[in-house]
Amino acid sequence: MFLSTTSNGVDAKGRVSVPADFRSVVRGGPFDGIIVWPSFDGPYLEGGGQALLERYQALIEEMDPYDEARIAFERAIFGAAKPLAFDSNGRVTLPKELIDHAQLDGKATFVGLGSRFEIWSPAAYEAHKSSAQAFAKDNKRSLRLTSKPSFKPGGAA
Amino acid sequence: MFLSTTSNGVDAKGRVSVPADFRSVVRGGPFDGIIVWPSFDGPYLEGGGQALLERYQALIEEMDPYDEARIAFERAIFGAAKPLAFDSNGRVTLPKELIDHAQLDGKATFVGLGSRFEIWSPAAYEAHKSSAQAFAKDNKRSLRLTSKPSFKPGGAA
DNA sequence: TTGTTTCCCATGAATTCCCATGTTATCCCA
DNA sequence: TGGGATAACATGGGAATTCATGGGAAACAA
Repeated sequence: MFLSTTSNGVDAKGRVSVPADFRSVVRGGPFDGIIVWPSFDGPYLEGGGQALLERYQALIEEMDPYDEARIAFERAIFGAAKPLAFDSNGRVTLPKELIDHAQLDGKATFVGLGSRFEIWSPAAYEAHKSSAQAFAKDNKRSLRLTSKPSFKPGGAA
Repeated sequence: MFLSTTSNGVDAKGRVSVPADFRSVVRGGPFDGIIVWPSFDGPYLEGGGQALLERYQALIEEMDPYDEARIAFERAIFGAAKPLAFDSNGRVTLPKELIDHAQLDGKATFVGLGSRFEIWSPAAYEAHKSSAQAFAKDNKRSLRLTSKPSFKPGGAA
């Protein structure tokens, strides 16, 4: 599970250390690295392990073969996704087009979102974080975060 | 189940002993430690075992992958949550941003809330407790209406 | 060649691990 | 029931390891 937020440096070669916690999530999977693509929603990147892409593929294959939305998703995600292998120190090299899309300038903020993560420029993320927090605070009841979760007797919490 | 209230010291390294009762709740789970995040309601922390986060994740995954509300929740919860592993003595190290958020100054009060718990600075908790008790007293009738206890007298857990 | 990319090693800092100690709670037996 | 032994717990400090990061050499492409 990808959790927490970490900022690491991006050097002149485009290299950035993937947070160790994130590495351990994908370790042991079919591909020793991460898969990253530009968000079509804003100036940031989305990423995950290969298992995440396979789940997306399963979702997309439930759509009609020539559904316009399907083709758009295929192009936006699979067409743009880059597999980035870890080097021996746990870094990946971000291609220039990804650095440009996220407007990274020497720093990259990794945001864990459970099954996937995002990569932001620190300044852009700070701006979005406050609005996400405000939204979550105002709407937490809709998630039933405050009501009691359905207990499974004996299950560890 | 997380029960009762305990105060422990926070040392210069940010280490704090998790109450033994709390540790035994998560022991045997998928992650030998706790997951803690800042409350978006006030200067305190919320936490639980990994199973708690997975319940939240299950709720969130019922939403569409690119639903704006979903992404806001993901950022506010998963992005801020820190997995804190136990050391061999049952302590965790609180990152600086969590210590700052809860304004912990050498002491931390763990408050068990059943499926999750909170971490407060002792002074802030004392103040909160009295107002919470007053609120509960004023609203005890509404508690009866919204909560249908699935109590089985004598049942397990 | 020239520029780009990949791999490997070095380094400082931060984090984690391990051992030691005092105190409290629990157990056992008389 | 009382007292002593034993185990569990919270806490402190120091050592060892991991982590992030910088630089450079070797492989590759143009």
